[in-house]
Amino acid sequence: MTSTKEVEFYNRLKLLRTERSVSRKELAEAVGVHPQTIGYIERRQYNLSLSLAFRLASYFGLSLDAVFSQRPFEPLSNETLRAGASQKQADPVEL
Amino acid sequence: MTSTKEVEFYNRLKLLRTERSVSRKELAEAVGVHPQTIGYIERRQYNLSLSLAFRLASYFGLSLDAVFSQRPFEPLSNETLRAGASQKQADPVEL
DNA sequence: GCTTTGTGTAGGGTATATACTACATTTTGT
DNA sequence: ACAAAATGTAGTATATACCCTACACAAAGC
Repeated sequence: MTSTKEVEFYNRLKLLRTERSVSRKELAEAVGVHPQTIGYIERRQYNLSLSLAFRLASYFGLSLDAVFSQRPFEPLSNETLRAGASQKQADPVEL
Repeated sequence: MTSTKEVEFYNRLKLLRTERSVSRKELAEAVGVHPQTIGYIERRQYNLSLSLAFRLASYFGLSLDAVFSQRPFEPLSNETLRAGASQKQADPVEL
């Protein structure tokens, strides 16, 4: 069974960082990885571990699904400013 | 920066499989991994990749957060049968 | 009883997530 | 314009996700 059925996915890391003015270095330290690792994730969309995904989402106080998605994200403004947009806040878990 | 700040998390795989009467072998084939890998995930809660997490969630037609969580899951009955429980169905993405 | 199917455990192999260093380039602040 | 900070790229190294085989045990069906 050598079928490598990988799946592409997208993330909002860069957007979230920009929005909150947090550098890769800061984010990396907060979640306990190397700054380059954040860069890789943002640029190459590489296949990070679920544990790291959780730490990243938690850092921003968001659910996994709010940060990672199999389909490209719409601009945030589209979603947040739309009437009745569902709030997807996760319980803030301390790292 | 050798800090390995791993995070524990839980999943509903075994429950979901049991509920839908799907064996590890079936699930494994559907998401393109070795059956043992499913076993490892269910038992040892080991740190699978986000890509695999997506494939597993998609298989069950659920969001990531419906299948994986940093805090232990309540029994499903508690949540589904509660009044006004928010539906967390994800868009079914074909694998 | 036997056989099948699901599961748990163990050991060895390969690919890749992540670490780390170093340097070039871009952006930001003064 | 200069300095500092933030990025991108490249290369090597290590840990571990995941593969695969094999065997033991339990439950279910014949």
